[in-house]
Amino acid sequence: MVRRVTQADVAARAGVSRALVSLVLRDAAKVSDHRRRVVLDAIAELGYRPDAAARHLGRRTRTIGVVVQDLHYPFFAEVVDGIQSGAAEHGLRVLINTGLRDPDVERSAIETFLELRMDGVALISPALPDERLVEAAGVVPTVLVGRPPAGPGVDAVVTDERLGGLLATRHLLDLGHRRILDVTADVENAASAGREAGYRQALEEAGLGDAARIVRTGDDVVAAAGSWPGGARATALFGHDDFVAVDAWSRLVEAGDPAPAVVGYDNTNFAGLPLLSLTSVDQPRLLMGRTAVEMLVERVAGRTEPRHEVLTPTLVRRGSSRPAPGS
Amino acid sequence: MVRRVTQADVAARAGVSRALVSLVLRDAAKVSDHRRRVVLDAIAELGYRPDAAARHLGRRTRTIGVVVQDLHYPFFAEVVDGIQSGAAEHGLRVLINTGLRDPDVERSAIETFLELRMDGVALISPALPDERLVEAAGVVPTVLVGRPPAGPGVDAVVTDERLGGLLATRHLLDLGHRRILDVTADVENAASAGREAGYRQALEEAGLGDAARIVRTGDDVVAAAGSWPGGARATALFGHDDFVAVDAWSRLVEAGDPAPAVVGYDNTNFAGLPLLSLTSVDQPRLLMGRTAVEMLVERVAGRTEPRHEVLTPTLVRRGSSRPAPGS
DNA sequence: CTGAAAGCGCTTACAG
DNA sequence: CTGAAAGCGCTTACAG
Repeated sequence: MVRRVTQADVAARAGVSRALVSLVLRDAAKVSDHRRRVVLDAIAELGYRPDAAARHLGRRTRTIGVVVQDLHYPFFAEVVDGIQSGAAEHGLRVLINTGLRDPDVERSAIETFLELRMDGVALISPALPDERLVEAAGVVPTVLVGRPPAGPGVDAVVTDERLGGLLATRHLLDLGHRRILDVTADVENAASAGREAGYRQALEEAGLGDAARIVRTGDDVVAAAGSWPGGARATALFGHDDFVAVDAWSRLVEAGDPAPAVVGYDNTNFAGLPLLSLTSVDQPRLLMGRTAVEMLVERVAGRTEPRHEVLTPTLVRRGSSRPAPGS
Repeated sequence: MVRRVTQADVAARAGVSRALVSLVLRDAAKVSDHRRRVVLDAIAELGYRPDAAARHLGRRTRTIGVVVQDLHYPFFAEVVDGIQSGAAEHGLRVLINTGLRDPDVERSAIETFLELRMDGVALISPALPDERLVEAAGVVPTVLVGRPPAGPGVDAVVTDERLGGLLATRHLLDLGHRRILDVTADVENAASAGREAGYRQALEEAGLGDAARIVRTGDDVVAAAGSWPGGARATALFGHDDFVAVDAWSRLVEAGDPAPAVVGYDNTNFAGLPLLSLTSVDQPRLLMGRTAVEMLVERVAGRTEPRHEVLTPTLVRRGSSRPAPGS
């Protein structure tokens, strides 16, 4: 591949000093127009581009690292969008890595960012235990998105998961449903626990505490849907996320149940497809991403008190908000 | 944030030379067990981690950069999975950036990777014009995924898009359909052109060349579905990708058409949801990603002849393979 | 503006 | 194994 071209090559080509080239590259202010032209021409002719590693050696990299749990679920992509836009406003670059839902991979993704001396690291729904996250936060400003703070040095931006579960379940109750199945995640975490708590709370408020039924998405959802007294079956579903919700809905229909009312979570792009038209709890993902960047920027600027932002979810109603049979 | 800890700190703590620390960090072979322990203990106590920038200054970074057009569409995520797994086998790191479907953003994502001196760059369905891609390939080994080679110096791994269109359309013909609407992408590119060509070819083979109808997903799909002689309406859809397919399907049903037969493209995770059960053309994404890594590795090793790999798509049949009414 | 120099944190080769 | 040194490609401060 073409030989390396360095600042020295540019200086030689332009017939100026190495220092001048460096000046043109940033402080362009105090350089004469003529000199600048000469240098910029040489840069263009040689196709020179600064070596980021050399430039930042021992300094700020002005780059933040984002570790995404999983690239397959569009919700995460939108949080990343928010991070990108926030970063752009602050003149920061963003580099992304994935955890592949595997703590070991996630750990090495974080490690990579630490070795690259990112100015800050945003972890979207990380799977690692708190100790690991606190450890990272001891080395670099760290913010968690979608997971509560792991310790005093760790910032976090989350939404009120309990409220989300509450909104979803109350909505289904308002539609007249009394047998609402909560299909939760396979792996219990703070988010799923919050959503479940909201679900239970809504039922209790309605005097239906006994009617709570929670099943994991990997378990037998069809059987769980028939676990009310006398084998009565669920008429509504609340899913841990949109994918889980649609999957459970599909399985019930396949098993011969009439179409249930369904509420998902995350309001992802496919929830809006008319064919599904899935009611869903919306988290302000863009804002979550942007807030995460703010937090990192503040940390870099010296803030040491922890910050924990709890944003508010909203319910987006669509066609899957079917009233209970007979109501 | 905690002061920087360098190799010198580790050496001091362990009471050895800086060079020894460096040796322990890689060539661990010719270091006595005792010394190694002492050094490793010091590293652990100080929480030292090498500075990737310093380590690679002027050398190979052993990292490849991946620019993903868009993080929201799961197909891309699976290509990235393939890249990750291929990279892992070669001891390479992967860094990801997104183009956000905006050529300017894509350009700066590539620029970032060039400045970071990645050993190679993989561009997944890039939107930039060929010149820009050829330019990048002049600086760093570059491979395109899902887009044909932009020039002699650029490698590429694609699937046979025409064959994909052919498989999809023949399948619908076999089901008895005669009015098959091709819903294509809003932005014409090599992939969409290939799929359309396959669609047309299949119809011509069946002596139905005149029945070809192509509409862009952003246009009025419902109207286009009624554009056969006498206002006869489409009974089947072939979509540019799964999302496009489901969207068009939804719109027809909403407009009062009976459920059409539908074939999507990419066999993404939501195609398998029982509720959609979408027949789809599958591209071997993992293999595509792994092949891309192979190509980069070969380039780094000195290959200069271009390589262009064309992989074979397959059709995955599901419930949306509905027979034509009356057949 | 130039030129010489130090420093960022590492690797590598070499004499001892 | 140590120690001194050069080099990777840049930035920064300084004397002229």
